[in-house]
Amino acid sequence: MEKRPITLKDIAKALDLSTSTVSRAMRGHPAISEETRKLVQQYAEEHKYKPNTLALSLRTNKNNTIGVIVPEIVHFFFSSVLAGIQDEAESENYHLLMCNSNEMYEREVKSVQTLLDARVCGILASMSKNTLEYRHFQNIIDDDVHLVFFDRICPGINADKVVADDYRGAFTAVDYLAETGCSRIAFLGSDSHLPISNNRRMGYEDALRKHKLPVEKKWIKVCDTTALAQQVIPEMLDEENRPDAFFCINDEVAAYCLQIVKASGFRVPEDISICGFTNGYITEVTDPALTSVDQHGYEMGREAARLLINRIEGVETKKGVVSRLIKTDLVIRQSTR
Amino acid sequence: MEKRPITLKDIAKALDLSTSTVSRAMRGHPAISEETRKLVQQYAEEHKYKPNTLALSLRTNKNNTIGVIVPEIVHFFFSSVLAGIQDEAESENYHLLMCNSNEMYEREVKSVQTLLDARVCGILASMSKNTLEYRHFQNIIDDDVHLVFFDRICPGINADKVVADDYRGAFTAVDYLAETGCSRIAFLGSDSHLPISNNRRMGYEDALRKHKLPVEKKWIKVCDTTALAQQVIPEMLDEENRPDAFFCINDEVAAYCLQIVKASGFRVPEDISICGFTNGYITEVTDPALTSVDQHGYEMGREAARLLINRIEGVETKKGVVSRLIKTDLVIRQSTR
DNA sequence: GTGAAAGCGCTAACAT
DNA sequence: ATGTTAGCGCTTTCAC
Repeated sequence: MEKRPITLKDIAKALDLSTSTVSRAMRGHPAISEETRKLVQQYAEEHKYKPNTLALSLRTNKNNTIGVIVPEIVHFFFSSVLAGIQDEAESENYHLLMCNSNEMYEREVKSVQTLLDARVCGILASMSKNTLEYRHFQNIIDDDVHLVFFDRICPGINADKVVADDYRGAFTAVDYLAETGCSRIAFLGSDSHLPISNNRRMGYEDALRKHKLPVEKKWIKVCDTTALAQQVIPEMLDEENRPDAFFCINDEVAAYCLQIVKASGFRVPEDISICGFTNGYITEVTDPALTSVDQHGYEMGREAARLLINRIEGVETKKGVVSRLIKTDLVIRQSTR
Repeated sequence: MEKRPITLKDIAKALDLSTSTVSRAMRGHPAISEETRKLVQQYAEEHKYKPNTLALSLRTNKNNTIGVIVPEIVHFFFSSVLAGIQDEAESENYHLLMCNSNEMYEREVKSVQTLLDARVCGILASMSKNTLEYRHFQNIIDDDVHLVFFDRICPGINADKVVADDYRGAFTAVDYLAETGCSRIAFLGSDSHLPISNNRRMGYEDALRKHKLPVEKKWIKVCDTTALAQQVIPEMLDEENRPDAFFCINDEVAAYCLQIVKASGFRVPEDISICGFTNGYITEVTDPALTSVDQHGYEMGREAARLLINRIEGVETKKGVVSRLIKTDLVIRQSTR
C-alpha cells in the first residue's frame, strides 16, 4: 500500500553516494565522471525516479505555472483562446492554472488572489464585463507577477496586452456592407466602457463616414446578449426608417438577429444584411450562413501566452507596455448581399 | 525592487517569538494564549502575510490541485463540463491544472505524465477518440493518484466514472421520433468501441423494437463529424428507402444534417425529423431549431469533481468502482414532428 | 504556553 | 570528482 516515490536521497543511499552527487549526475553537471553519471541515471531510470516538482518550486520560489482568468469558459471565443494558451504553455513546459470569473467582479478578484497565493509566474487575464474597480489587477503588478491582458483589456492598468484589431475588423465589415448597397447600417454593441466595443464603434463610424452615410444615434444600441436582442431588434424593425443592415458585436446576437429579422417577414440578405463577430461554429449552421469577422482566438491565446512567457524568462525586456494586435478577417457568407 | 514576501520567520523575528509559536498562533492552535494569537494575527494582517503554498505542498506532499484532461476545449459539451469542474473545485479550494489532449493519443499520454509529475491529488479524464492503449491510465492508479473518468470513459480501466445516461437519452429520443410517426429512423453514431456511442445505439435499437420497427444495418452509420456528414447523409437520402428521421450523435452533425436535408429539397420536420445530442447553443440558431438530448455537461463536471474530491479526502470509501449516471432530458424544438 | 530541532526533496556554496 | 552543509517556508514532535 505504502508507495513513497523514490527520491535522490534513496538513490544516493543505494549507490553509496551523496545526494548532491546524485543531483548533479542527474542533470549532467560537467564535474561528474562519465561513470558515475551513467550509474546514477541508469538506476534512476530503472526505479522510475521522478523529480519532485514541489521541492523544486519551493527552492526556486517558482512553480512554472501560468494562471489564466477568463470571463466565461462555455464560449467559442474564450475557449479558442484557452486552447491557444494551453498549446503554447505546454510547448514551453508551463502548467496552466485555470480560473473562471463567470463575468462576476467578485469572482475575478478572488481568482487573482487564488493565483497569487498559488505563486504563479504570470497571469493572463480577460476582464469581466462589470469590472470597474482595478485594484486587484494592480495587486498583481505590485507583487511583481507578470500580467498580460487579452481581448478584454483593462483600461486603467498599465500592462502588456494582446487584442484583436477590433477597429479594422469593424471598419472592414461595415465598409463591405456599404459597398454592397446597405445605407442604414445599425451597430449592436456593448457598453462603451469596454475597449473592444468602443473600438469597433469607431471603425463602424469611420466606415460610414467614408461612404458619406450619416451616423445616427438611434442605430447604435447596446445589445450584446440574446435577451437584449429579443427586446431591442424588434423595436428597431418597427421604426419607419428601419435599418437595412445589422453589424453585431458577436455571433450569438447576429444569429438571434437573423431569426428575428426572418420572423418579421424580411428576407436576408435581400432586405437586410447581417454580420457577426468572432466567426465561431454557429456561423455555419444558421440559415443563411452568417457573414462574420474572424477574431482568431486561438492565435490570440498563443500570442498572449508567448508574450507572458517571454516576460517571465526575460526575453522580452521592453520597459514600457507591449501591445500586440491580432489581425481580423471578414468571412463572407450568405447573410450579407 | 526586491519584494520578498513576508514569512513566518519574519513575523517571529519581529515579534521576538519562535516560528513554531507563530505558526500555531496563525492557525489558532489551542495551546497558544489569546494574547499572543491576537498579536501575531494582527501583525500578519498588517503586513499582508500569505502562507507559502509551495512550502505547504512540499511538507504534505499534496498540492490540492486537480488535473483535468479533456479531448477538446473548443466544444460546447466539454467546456460546459470544465465550467462545472471549475466551480466545484473552486468551492472546495482545489486548483485546476488543465490539459488538452486534442483528440490525440500521444498528447493524452503526455498529459498524464505532466499531471503526475506535478503531483496532483487526482485526475479527471475524458478519453481521446483514438486511444486504444490504456497503460498511461493504469499508471495513474499505480501511482496511487485518484482517477475519475467522465463521459468518454475507458473501458479497460477499473476506475470511478461519471457518465450521461446515454442509453436512456437515446431511447427516449428515438421513442419520441417513433411516437410522432417516424418509421425509418437512422442513427448517425461514432465508432462502437466508444461506450457513449454503443450505449446510445442500444437505446436506439431498443426503442425501435418497442415500436416493432426493424433494426436495419444500412441505417446505422459512423458519422460523428461534419466532414463525414457531408459524405454519408447525401448517400442515405439517395437510397430508395430513405430515412424519415435522423438521430445524431451530436448537435453539430444534426445541424449539418439539417442543412443537407433541406438542401436536398426535403422539409424538416414534415418529411424528415432530426434530433441532436448535447443541447448546446447551436440548437437555438438553426432553422428550424433543433430537438436535442440535453447531457447536462455542467452537472457532469460538478459531479465528477465532487466524486474525485470525496475520494481524495476519504469521504467516499467504497472499495469498488463508483459509477454515477447523469440523467438526460429530451428538449423538443421544431426539427421533429 | 512557548521554543528548539528535525525534516519534507532539492540545490548550491564551500570544502576536500 | 565527490562530500558536507545550509537553506527554501512550513509543521510537528519533543522538550521545558
